[in-house]
Amino acid sequence: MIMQTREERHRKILELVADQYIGTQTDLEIALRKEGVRVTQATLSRDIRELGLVKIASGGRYRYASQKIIDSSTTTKHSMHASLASVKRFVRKIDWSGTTVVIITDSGAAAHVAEAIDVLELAEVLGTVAGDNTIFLVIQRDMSAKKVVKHLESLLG
Amino acid sequence: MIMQTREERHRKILELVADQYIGTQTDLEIALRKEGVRVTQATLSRDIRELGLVKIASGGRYRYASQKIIDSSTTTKHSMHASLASVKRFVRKIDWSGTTVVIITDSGAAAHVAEAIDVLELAEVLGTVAGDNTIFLVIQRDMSAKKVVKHLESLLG
DNA sequence: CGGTTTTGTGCATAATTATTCAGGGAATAT
DNA sequence: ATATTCCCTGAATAATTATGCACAAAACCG
Repeated sequence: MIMQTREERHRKILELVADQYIGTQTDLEIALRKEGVRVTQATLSRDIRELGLVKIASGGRYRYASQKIIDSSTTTKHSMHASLASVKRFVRKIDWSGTTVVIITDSGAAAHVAEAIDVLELAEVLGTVAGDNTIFLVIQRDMSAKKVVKHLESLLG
Repeated sequence: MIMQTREERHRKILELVADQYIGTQTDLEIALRKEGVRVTQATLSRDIRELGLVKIASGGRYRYASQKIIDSSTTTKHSMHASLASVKRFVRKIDWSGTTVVIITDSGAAAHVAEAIDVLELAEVLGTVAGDNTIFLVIQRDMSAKKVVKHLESLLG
């Protein structure tokens, strides 16, 4: 089975929905085909779920978009999230200030990455909020945000 | 035409999706019926579009959620607010770190709880961000987040 | 007032999306 | 190598959502 790698496809999907008006999964299928990626609607339905994209009314029409905000707390129990290793490719930068860790990701990928971090259930992390390409982790007050950064960096390889 | 006003229905829809796990429009139809509101799926499809709700993967399943983030910085434009007492049951945990207060709520309830807090117009609070189950309150830099936590806790009983 | 427009809704159905099932390929174990 | 397992995918289809149409109620207007 010839696969352009699923990773690459996911990246392209995030780019495409950020860039152009993708109203249906078939639209996305066509847009991807122009990029040299050929998959069926069924696969895109799965991709969209995994990337956490949403279809939303925009100007009277519908379009796919990356969630503006998703959040997660360390109390979240839901299973079936992407692993950190699998989202590593989206992470551009990690830094911290005070008790907040800031993670910069590729555009549109923050929600996805945040979920992967959330699943780690790091004890030092009080909560997480992700926007489009930025994630905030708030760290427990007597803990070292720097240490959390180190830890995340090691997990990311 | 029997209706308790469209507006009231919209309000109930927001409550329901924040409160419980609504996976399909038919789920919503049923939930509304229990509240004494009877409409068809077609109408709910229209309502959902107008309210800007989105269907998103959450824990391997789908659910409807509000896409809007409540980014209140006392810019409260919503008219109907729940009182703190009435949202108390959604609050799971309150903690703080640095100048940020983190509130964890039941899944989907963060926006509602945030609104209730917002209405208080606490002077120390610079702004609020709410996702699905996490709220961040950013406190003025020389103020005590701890004190705000205490205050909230006392208000919550 | 009577006529016109606007709005909101259900019904039926089209359009879209999610999932089941089967199979292929890669990785791992025997 | 062969078998086993796991992951990914397409095809077909089930499930869900969006919408064209018709109509009734409300709002607007002369």
